[in-house]
Amino acid sequence: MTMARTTIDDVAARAGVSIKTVSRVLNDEPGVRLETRDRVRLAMTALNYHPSLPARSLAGRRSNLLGLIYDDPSPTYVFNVQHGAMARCRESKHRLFVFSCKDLGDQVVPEVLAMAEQTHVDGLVLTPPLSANRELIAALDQRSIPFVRVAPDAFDHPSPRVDMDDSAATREMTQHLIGLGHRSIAFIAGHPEHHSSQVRLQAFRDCMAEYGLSAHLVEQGFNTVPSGAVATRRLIGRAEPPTAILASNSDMAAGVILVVHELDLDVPGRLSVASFDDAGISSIFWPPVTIIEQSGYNMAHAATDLLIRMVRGETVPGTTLLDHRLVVRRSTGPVSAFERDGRRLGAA
Amino acid sequence: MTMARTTIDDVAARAGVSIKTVSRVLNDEPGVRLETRDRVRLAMTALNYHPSLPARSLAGRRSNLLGLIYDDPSPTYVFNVQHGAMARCRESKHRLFVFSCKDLGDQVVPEVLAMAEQTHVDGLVLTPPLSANRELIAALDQRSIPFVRVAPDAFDHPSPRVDMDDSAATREMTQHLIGLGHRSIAFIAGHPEHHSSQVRLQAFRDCMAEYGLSAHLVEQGFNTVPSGAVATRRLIGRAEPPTAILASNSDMAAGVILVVHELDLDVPGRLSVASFDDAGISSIFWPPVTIIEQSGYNMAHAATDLLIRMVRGETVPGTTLLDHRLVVRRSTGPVSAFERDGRRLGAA
DNA sequence: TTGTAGGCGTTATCAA
DNA sequence: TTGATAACGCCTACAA
Repeated sequence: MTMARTTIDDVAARAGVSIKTVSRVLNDEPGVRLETRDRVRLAMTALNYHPSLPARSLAGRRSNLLGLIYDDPSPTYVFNVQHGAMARCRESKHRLFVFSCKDLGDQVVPEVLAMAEQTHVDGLVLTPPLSANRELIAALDQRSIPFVRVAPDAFDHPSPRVDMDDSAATREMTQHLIGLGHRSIAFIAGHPEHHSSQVRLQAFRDCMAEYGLSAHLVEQGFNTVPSGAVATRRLIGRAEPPTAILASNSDMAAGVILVVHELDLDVPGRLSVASFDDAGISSIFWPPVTIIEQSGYNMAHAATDLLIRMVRGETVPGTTLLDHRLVVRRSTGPVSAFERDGRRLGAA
Repeated sequence: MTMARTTIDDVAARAGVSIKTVSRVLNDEPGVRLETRDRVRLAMTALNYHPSLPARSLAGRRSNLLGLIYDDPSPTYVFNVQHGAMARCRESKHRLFVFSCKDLGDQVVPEVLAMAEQTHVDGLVLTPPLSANRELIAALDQRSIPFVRVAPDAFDHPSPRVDMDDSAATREMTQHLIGLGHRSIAFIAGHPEHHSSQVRLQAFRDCMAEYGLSAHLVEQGFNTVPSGAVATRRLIGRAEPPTAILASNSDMAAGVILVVHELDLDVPGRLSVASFDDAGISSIFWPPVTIIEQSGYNMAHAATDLLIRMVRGETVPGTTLLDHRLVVRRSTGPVSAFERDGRRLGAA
């Protein structure tokens, strides 16, 4: 009843060669006469042949299957990352196995290992926060499963990582705000256990200091919407509230925006709002928020590229820093005359 | 150098049985003495054995691999659906291969077929709009690849589908608005080529008629944020603008909210806003929007469950209707005295 | 430049 | 209730 699958034998028969030759063509191996190669290719398309991934995995040293694992709560981030990785896979006939660690709790490590062993993936792309999961990384090391880390909290490890220049980006954004005349700039710091949080915070402080400004308006957040909202309420409630708030990630920025609406604050008239857009989510905020855009898509694409090259045995750079981009939107504007004259939001 | 994979032979040796017996235990086949079964299980855990998916795919009639394909632009929807399907897979040791058709253009059908053949998936879960792709469905039929459709635009096909009762849901929401005193209710219709759009529109009209109300305030949208915004501007610009707007999907609702902020409209004082939350996205709107919640997670879970049962050879229902839920939030409220007295938004 | 034989780790078939 | 052996579709090693 079921149609028999088109196999390498069918192709070989039609092309009048042995299966080994077909295999060579399939894997772009040298040592096949051009004419033969063409004939085989023709037979493949004519028969609509698609080599069996399982068969290749089983027989070969490589499976051409890569794994992408994530445990991020942000749909947009996951979406972007997934597509970046998929796009790179498509470029070289690789396949991507997407694996979510959501709600896996302390089973993350065994589950990932089980997945990797069962599926025979050639390697893994780890996205944050998994890219900074020491336990997981140790386990992968132990089984010598190749992997590339995306935006990991920096801890030394020989595996390649793809990241953005958090320090330069923070500096750029801070300068943007200072350039608009802001002097009283607040920073909502990211989750204290994330390394990038610390890098951003430090860069913010350094930049402010460089311009002779005080960086005392810092609130601790936890990369969540509520924590951003809480921090904002605290900041607004101060005797001398800020004229600008820079949130260390986009979920916290969502929290800022929430409070902005709650208190009906004029943005950017009285308060400028800026953030990093880790999640690619900021486009749906109102007003549109000025961001440092870091493309999850690009990062994942780059990481997947590295992984593929690693698996091929190439040597790849330990750190790949991707460009970021300051996207100015309507949430940031010049500090108002009202503010400049020394009066404050809280006094309004 | 590379550690040899733990195989069925290792387990068999350790348990003192043949590999066939291990295989039987693995597949929950009958005809193994309880004591033997336990011994094998013990050996499996002791050796941390994970059967090779490729090997099983190659040898067996089934791969225990299911495919989820999507081409939806909404990250949240994809995220939810993905997790629903993954969760169901986890329940029965299945694996999910996620495949995006984004940007594939007219290559969708060949790419999906290639994927299915290469990966040896046992079947596919089709999410909208692919669940209504006639070409694709015909191709899958032809290769007799089992599939389940999620929320397809209704067209007759023997394959199982999982859906919600759009008609009842629309009715419920319309009644909610009418109950709040609204008489002038606008409807932003969804993409004309989506069947559910038509069902919702029809249900809206029927419900309005039933209460003796006119359903002339209908704008055509296209399930996108901009189209929702455009439609809203048109509605607000009318001589007699509505006191409530019901958007046929959540992206268009985002467009409504955008315009609400743009024009600084009082919600729900002057305008109530409601929508369907196909994308599970409405929680981040401000103000929070009253929605009909249809869970992509549940739909995918149910669809995957059906698929698994199909593959097992069980007979499954042709249509599975899932519950929906009216979630009332602050974007809808009683029509104001101002409005009730016959004056209108546009005259304000 | 091309082909032959063996094996990857599992399930299917048939036998004991 | 259990086991031996042949596939599954491909790649690796080696040979021609």
